[in-house]
Amino acid sequence: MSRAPAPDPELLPAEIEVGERLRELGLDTALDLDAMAALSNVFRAANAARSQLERSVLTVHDLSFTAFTVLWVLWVWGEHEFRDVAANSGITKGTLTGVLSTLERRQLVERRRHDEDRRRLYVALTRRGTSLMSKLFVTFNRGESAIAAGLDPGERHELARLLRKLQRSVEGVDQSGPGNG
Amino acid sequence: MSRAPAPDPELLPAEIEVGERLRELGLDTALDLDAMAALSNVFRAANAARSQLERSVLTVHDLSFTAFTVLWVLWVWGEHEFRDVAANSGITKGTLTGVLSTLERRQLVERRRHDEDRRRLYVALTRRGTSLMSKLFVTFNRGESAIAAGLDPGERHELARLLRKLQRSVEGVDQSGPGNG
DNA sequence: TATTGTTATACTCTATAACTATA
DNA sequence: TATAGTTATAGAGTATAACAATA
Repeated sequence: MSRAPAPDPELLPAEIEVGERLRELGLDTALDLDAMAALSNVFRAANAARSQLERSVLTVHDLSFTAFTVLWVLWVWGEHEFRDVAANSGITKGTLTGVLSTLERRQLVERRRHDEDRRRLYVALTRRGTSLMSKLFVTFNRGESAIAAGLDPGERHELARLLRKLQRSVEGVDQSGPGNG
Repeated sequence: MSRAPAPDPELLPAEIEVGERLRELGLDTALDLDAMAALSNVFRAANAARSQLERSVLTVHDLSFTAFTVLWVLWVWGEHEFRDVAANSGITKGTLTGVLSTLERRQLVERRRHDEDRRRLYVALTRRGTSLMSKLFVTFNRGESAIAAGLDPGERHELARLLRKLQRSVEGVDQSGPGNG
């Protein structure tokens, strides 16, 4: 007789319940459970970490995660073209226009027209924005450090490596699937 | 003489540039770079995967990622209390009210009052919602499978394991940091 | 008094596409 | 014609708080 195997003690409670339910539905063999486990944990971990950083670091400065990302990009890369800032921040140009308006009102960033091609725009931190980020960058990283504290250095490297591999894999999906295999 | 070390070829282009910039700023020793690498890749991977799944699977059904998550929860766990659905979906009760209204209008879910405690609410898939999810669950998993295709089974397990560990670590942050260490 | 879900307010972020001003 | 950024539109998610119904 085949009994249900004891669930992996590493699994989160929600995952154990999902596994039992899918077995009841007879779907546990029809699905790619490894992919489901990997992806669902990517989403859960990202939500948890993001919420934690918003609460512990960003809310006191009245910054959204996206607004902070834009400031982060400008601080690390320095003055950059509008389109590059949007791309590096992972947002569309329409969203960036709105975010910049908010940040410019608070005098944290400034826009500057390209001298030769007057369609183009440069974006940079103001002195005030630079000053804020000099402190906030470190504070934010301390938050990241606290979150990652449960993983030893080797595990952090491995986690980052696997996530990079996943990102490279996502890039190739449009060509090869799903539904085309 | 100390030269800058050659960047890890595994790193994404953006990470290499960040590393160079932080070295210029003299911050590469003041920061927890391993934590930064791990967390920034969690966020990037989650965004990439989520966007890909929205485009390839959810948009055609006119479902947001959050709405799909709610349907997913109801399909896996069956009829549940409002508050549990919100918690399992990772959204606030205010948001769930709105999502349910949309899904109820499309006759995919239904609300039912608790018999004894009439403040409470049960939420369940309709027959139509169940029918939709029977197909969509598999389609969505095929999308996950395509995304995870770049990782072998061992890597997927290890990725999921490390992300669970990260989530458990996040839960303990409020007590132990940041800024308290 | 406390709790459950709803409603109201106000804001951020999103995608899409029309628009302007340049080139 | 094509490109860069802005604006318009509509929708989804957020926090916060007031609210009605119920306990």
